[in-house]
Amino acid sequence: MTRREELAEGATDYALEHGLVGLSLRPLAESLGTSDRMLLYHFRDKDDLVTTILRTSNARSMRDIRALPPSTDVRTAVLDLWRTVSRGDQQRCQRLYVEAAALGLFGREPYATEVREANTSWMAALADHLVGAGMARRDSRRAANLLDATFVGLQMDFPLESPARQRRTVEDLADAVAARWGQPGSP
Amino acid sequence: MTRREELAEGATDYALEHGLVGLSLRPLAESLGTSDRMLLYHFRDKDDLVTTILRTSNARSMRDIRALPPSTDVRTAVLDLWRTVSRGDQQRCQRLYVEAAALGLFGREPYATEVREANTSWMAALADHLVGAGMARRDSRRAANLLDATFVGLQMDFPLESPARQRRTVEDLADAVAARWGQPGSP
DNA sequence: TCTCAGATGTAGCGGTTGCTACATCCACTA
DNA sequence: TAGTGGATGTAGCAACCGCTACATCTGAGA
Repeated sequence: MTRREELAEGATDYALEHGLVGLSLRPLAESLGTSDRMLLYHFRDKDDLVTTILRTSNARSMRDIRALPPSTDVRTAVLDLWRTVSRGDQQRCQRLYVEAAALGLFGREPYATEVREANTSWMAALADHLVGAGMARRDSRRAANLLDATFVGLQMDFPLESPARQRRTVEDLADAVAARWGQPGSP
Repeated sequence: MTRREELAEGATDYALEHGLVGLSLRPLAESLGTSDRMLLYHFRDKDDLVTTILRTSNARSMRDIRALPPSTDVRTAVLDLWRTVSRGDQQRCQRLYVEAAALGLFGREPYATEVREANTSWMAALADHLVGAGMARRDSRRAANLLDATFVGLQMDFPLESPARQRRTVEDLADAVAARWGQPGSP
């Protein structure tokens, strides 16, 4: 592993821990046992570093979701997906995503296309898991969109709300999705 | 209207336009025809100003959602709510909310309680509208939670995606909600 | 008309930011 | 052994940040 890759991994850990908004080169470098000078030696500029962090974090996230074993039915699949997505690591990755959006990065290159691709493969992973649980292929795309949106919203809204309400909302979502797309061939 | 209130309104406009993340006193003051010196005269410090901006923006948002005329049925209610929520003003207000979350404000006072209260009354407004469209009171709370989460997620995810996919997702949500909680007394 | 408190302008402080110029060190090759 | 190119340390620049000390102005009440 090259020095640049080492630094990228460490910087990603740091960003997942401390967030992306106030990210500053000097404290980050110190935590990595190097200097801001060296960060800007291995990465063209801060933008290059942040892009790399986002890419690294997203790669980890995809690995996690793909590692999820198949679910027995659609309702269970939704609950399993949520359990995976709301785990600590994934949650922090999601937070990075939100912060990047808040920073307005997604409107500018090279973030825009990067994120678009990441989102596409993420949606495909969700859809694949639903198909593995018995959902029709053609339904799984739409269901994945709904699931993803709701998951994102849940993680935004409820960090300080009651976990019980959060759980109930997820169950309602699972029921609704299962009712609508549970058996292949349903309307 | 006191000078402080005038500045609060102007600052809220500015924040809705330019975002909250890079918000800096000097450019803001210049845009308002005053100086950073005066902003910090009328507001204790930047935190005080940002809190006021958030409160002002939220008040406007509540006014809009409460002004929505009743919908004929639950499915239509979801679509109507989405149309309101995804309008430009509301969308910008939502963006402020996201940025505040990304800045980590919601974990600290006085933002935390402020936001909790805002969220409660927001959820009540959504639920009231659903009840007005024929949903049972006891269902409306849960439905409002699901709706709110999905709306938030949709606005996060799809600013750069195809509007068609966004519309389809909202319709799927409306169908699912109507199927599950459409008629009073359903399971 | 004098006074005094609130409003405003000027100037700047101490700190942090991303980034860079420059010198140095080290390992390897001719 | 001389040299060469990549890696690293030192120091600092110019810009910006929130915030403040201090002087000034203005307008209402005594």
